[in-house]
Amino acid sequence: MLSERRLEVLRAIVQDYVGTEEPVGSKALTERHRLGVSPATVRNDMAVLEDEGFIQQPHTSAGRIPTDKGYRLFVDRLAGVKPLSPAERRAIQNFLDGAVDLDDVVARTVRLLAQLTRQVAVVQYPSLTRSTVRHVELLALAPARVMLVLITDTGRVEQRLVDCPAPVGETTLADLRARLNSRVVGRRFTDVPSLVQDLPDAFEHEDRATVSTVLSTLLETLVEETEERIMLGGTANLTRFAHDFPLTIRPVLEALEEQVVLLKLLGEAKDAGVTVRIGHENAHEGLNSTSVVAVGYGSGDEAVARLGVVGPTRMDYPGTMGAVRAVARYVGQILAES
Amino acid sequence: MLSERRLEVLRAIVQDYVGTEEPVGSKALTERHRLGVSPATVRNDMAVLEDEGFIQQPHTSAGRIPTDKGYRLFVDRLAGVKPLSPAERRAIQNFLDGAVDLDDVVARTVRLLAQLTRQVAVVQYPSLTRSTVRHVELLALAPARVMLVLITDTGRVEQRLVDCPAPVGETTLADLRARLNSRVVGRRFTDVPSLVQDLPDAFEHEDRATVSTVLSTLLETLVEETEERIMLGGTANLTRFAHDFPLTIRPVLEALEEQVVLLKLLGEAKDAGVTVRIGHENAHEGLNSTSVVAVGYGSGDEAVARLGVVGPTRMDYPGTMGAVRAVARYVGQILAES
DNA sequence: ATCTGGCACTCACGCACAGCGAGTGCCAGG
DNA sequence: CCTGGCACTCGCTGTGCGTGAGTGCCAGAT
Repeated sequence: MLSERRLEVLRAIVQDYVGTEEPVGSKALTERHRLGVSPATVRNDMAVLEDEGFIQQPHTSAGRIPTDKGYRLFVDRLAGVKPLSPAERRAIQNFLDGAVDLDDVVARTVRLLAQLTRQVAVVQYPSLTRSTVRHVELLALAPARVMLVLITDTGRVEQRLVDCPAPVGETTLADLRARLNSRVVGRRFTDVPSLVQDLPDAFEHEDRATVSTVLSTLLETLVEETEERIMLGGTANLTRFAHDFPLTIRPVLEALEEQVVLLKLLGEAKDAGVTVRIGHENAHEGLNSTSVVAVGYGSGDEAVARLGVVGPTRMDYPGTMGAVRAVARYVGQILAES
Repeated sequence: MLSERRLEVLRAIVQDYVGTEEPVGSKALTERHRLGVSPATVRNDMAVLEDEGFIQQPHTSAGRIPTDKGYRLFVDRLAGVKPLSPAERRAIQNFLDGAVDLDDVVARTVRLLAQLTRQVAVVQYPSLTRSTVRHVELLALAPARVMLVLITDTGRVEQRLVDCPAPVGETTLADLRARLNSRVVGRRFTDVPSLVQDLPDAFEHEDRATVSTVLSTLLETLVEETEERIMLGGTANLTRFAHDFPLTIRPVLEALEEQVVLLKLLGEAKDAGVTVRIGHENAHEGLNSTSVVAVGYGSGDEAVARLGVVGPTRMDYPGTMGAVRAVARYVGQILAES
């Protein structure tokens, strides 16, 4: 077990390192923090902390830097979440209030998060499977071609082209549209399959194949792979700390361009509260020297998607967590209003 | 006027420099190209080319590298557009054919372009103002709240929330929807304002305010600022040549994150054919050492938007131009089918 | 037990310096 | 107008050394 003072030393190391980006030595520590002990004592504590794996030396005769494990301890026990200033809160609100549509909300959120945290921001679009249906529209483009438009309560719109096996009349289409909507509007997407299952039965034999085709396209839309979308921003912030990691910025950028990786990154957490994944805790190799701070957001109690930032492990965790949490809260409000 | 051989020397310099990324000297040139003259002669030619501003020396006693003006001449007079191989064409087609919707088409196009050119890809969504209306949908969300959904022939969907001055009945809404669609479907967006101008007159006095509100929201959607959207990809490719420009990658990334800058970048050209803007020809400062290769695409003859790539001025112009042109062509086909 | 001051040691960093080699400009002769 | 020769430039690389921040350890103080 680590004594109180040793934890204090670790906290000081993390704070100084985050601030200066340079390995911190025992002397500098005692000068900048009121630890009430001499450098020699701090050196002993450091030796212990190093044995335990919380800090490390880049080379002999250099100061110490925190390890992933050290940051983990810092985040879990030594630091809280730093609330934003009222001015920042107002700025967030103002910035998000101007959004005209879901794409706009997401785009603005990304920019906002990137600015606020000065890091790379990632925002997931509201998941279809966790939303409810607002409306389903069917448009005849050609005799045997229908466009299916799906609108969710979170403002998301999906469209699919359906090639029907036979021409479909306007009245049939209207009928299908009406029946479909009366069944699914206001229901959760996960319930949709069971709700529409027997729908073809209500139609004349000749239309059943068409109805089935439309329905199966509808169900395909909900398949995981395609239904998840993500927006990314603030990648220029990567260059802020690129001088330390000239080799590392490449794989990071590459990882960030892989939707799948990003989704996993955001998704790998329980719903409650801000999640922090530090360095090697991230499965993806290219992100081994980055941390991810993420949180769910939603119009109600339940999260419909997640958002967060990706930055160097050496980041201001309390501040970042505060910003991420605050932004998520406001985005939730905006979604609830629309 | 430059003699034929001098142009040949310039071409050789550009090709070698693009290939090796190193300043090219007179000796290396004669060894790698059959110019039929000695290094000394080439040196004289180089001196002339330098006087004319087509090439320059990074430092005394180094080889030459092309200037922006040199690349310009190369692109305009010395190089053609390199067609893609059949295999590449097939790959493009296969890759794009799997797209399920417009977002997907754009996303795939970006990835494709980035891979093909190994540079940063930029794709503009089909412009609303150059598309035609496929359908307008009105949904009652609450008594005095309507959702307006706009669908274009290029598959783009825009939605806006409308807060009405008074509650609006379902029949009124249906009436408006029908009248609106009968007037604007199949028409170009630019014509919409004049087509709907007198629409409120057809309604009872009590509904006119509401109808006007809906219509003005519709018209706002077409305003330049918000209607343009863009997708970006392959930024990781920037790091490929970052070792030359460690200072420059930052402003480039920053510029690329500014939608407005990007739009200007793509837009600054006439419609016909592939456009190349080299180095300082780009207005934006951060992009002074990059070139932009762009082209319009569309389902018919006319371009509905543009796409292209951003890369270092030292890029393979013929190959990049070929890839950009080919991709644009296929995207146009895909759009025409949907 | 725990802390402190002192001390010898390590090693990354910065700087000066020298040798190399690719590349140049110029000039005299073919 | 082209070519071979020649002296010169100058960026790059590698070496060597001094400096200083930082460490580990130990003996003595509290």
